[in-house]
Amino acid sequence: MIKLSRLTDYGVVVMSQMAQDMAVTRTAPELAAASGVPAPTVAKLLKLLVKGGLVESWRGVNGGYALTRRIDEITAADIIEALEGPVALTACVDGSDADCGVESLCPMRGGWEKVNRAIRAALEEVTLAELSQPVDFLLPPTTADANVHESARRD
Amino acid sequence: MIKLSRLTDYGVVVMSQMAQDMAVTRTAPELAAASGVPAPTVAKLLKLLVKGGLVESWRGVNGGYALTRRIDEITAADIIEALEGPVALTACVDGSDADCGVESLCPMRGGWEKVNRAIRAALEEVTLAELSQPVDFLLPPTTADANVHESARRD
DNA sequence: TTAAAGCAGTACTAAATCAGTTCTGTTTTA
DNA sequence: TAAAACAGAACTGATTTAGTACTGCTTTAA
Repeated sequence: MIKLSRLTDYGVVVMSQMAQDMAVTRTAPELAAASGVPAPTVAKLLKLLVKGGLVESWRGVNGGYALTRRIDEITAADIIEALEGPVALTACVDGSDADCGVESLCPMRGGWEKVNRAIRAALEEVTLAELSQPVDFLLPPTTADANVHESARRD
Repeated sequence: MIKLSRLTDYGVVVMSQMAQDMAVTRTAPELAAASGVPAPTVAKLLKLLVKGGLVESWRGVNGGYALTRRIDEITAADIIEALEGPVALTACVDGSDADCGVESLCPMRGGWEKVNRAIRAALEEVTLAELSQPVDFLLPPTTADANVHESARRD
């Protein structure tokens, strides 16, 4: 089982929200309310997306966030890379001292490398536009999705 | 960053050992010594591989383990599936009660599904033979790899 | 028939990771 | 100058996973 962090999942939800009107900047609490993701988490998320170049930010009174590119120009690989680091099967496990710059110590890195390339290619072919498509019409009458996180807001 | 568990990494190492002579059954401690992976971990690993159908086991005095297929007939997808469960980007996060059989509750599952298929295809194209190839000639004189785990053996 | 070798299965513990939170600082506008 | 909003770092609690230990079952051989 290959695991995708929850942050990445939320990232797609929040960015989909932003995509609805690219010209408008939205504040972090605003996006949190609209997406149902806990506000502090959205803030954290947006900072990572800014650092990754997928989102622009403006400070000050009328500040906020906006996408830097159209949603069909943002790939799954971009998002994962921004939120979780480089796209790769990280089995370089040591954690001791060397962070595996020494490939010669890793017995089968060469083999997994082929897998990595294939996965990266797969991720680069899926755009945010495709990821965020089937949102509304699948939701049942219960607004469970939007309410689950509501209890965790501050203020 | 997509994460591959350490167990899977070890799995490739141990299976590569077994591949050296398919006709011979090897015991768990034997494979542990040969691969440098901690013995209890090898035992755990082999049980999972048996359950996954990649390895056969025989009990009793001359018991042991052996591969059920040739290494060029075992794919990365097979190994990952046996050791970590179904190959998929699991972002189905709830953990509450339903284990996400209810797809309609998951806003963007449809989108990730395309990514999943692409990744699975990529994993099915890489065989154990390829994964286990560059083992020996890369290792430096220091036997760090084989010794790291030696201190953790029992008896 | 009995003892030993070896696998099967389960349960437990410790460590690493990650989500979520909080706080302090900086920038911008009114 | 005050308020709105982002920037960044640090902390905490929960989850996951690696690693270990133990008990039981199966097979062979004496």
